[in-house]
Amino acid sequence: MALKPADEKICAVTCIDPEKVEQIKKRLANLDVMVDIFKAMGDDTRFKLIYALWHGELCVCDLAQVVDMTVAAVSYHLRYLRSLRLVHCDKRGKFVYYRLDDDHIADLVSIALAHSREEKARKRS
Amino acid sequence: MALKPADEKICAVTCIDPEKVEQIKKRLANLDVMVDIFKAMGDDTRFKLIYALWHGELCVCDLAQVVDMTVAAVSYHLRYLRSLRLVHCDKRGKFVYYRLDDDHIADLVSIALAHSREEKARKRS
DNA sequence: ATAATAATCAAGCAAATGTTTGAATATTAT
DNA sequence: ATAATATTCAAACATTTGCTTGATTATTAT
Repeated sequence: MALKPADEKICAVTCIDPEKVEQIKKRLANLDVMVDIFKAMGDDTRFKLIYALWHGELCVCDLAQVVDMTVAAVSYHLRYLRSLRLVHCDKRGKFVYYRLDDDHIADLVSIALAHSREEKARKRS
Repeated sequence: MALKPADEKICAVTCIDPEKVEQIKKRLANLDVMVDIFKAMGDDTRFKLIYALWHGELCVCDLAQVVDMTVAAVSYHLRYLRSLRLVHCDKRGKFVYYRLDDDHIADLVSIALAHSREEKARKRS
């Protein structure tokens, strides 16, 4: 579909390095999985849950206590994290126990923790 | 402030391992910096920007081309990322060039990339 | 069986957040 | 100076998203 002159003008945004831009645009596909992970970890409640599970396995009611929130709210977030395979659960009797599903997740927490500590040190000085 | 019997009943949520919960709750302070990083990286547009800058320095108009978005929208997100020190900019002439500000950010991208590739491989099998 | 408890689910509400739009600032070119 | 370009900014709008509430399922205990 050919563009009218007027549209061409509007779309003709300036671009310093068109080749570089094209090259990077090609690499910009399938980032969804990565974005989803960060989105999942970028919520206060969910990160608390992940950080808690980073220390070891916990059941839903204990997690609710840890984050000071309704069991329903926690369950909502755990389902979210489960759907992305960030956490894994197994039921034993009445209780459902959760833990981190992947070493990469633990690694992300570790790096973020290192960054956080350096930021704090920087602010102090 | 003392609780009425009725409230006490409501608040008396079950808890499997109260000691463990208390122990973890103590470690749950000052997670803000970490959450902010993940929140920043957990948006489609912002992650694209970060991923683009992961490959090297770029100016605003080129970034806008890369993510197929208004310069204004890109500028909005760059300010966001700047405020958290995820990116750093310097102005040369008319142009403002951006790049990642911290090695930790590049590391987070690397790990997420590794995770993403493994997930894809898993789905194929 | 009946009651009690753990967890999930679905609908609705409230708050947070990303994008658009148009204007403002700053630098370069004529 | 004046015009053109790169970037930022602020207000308004639309969407997304997290939490509450009440009901449902599943397991254990009596």
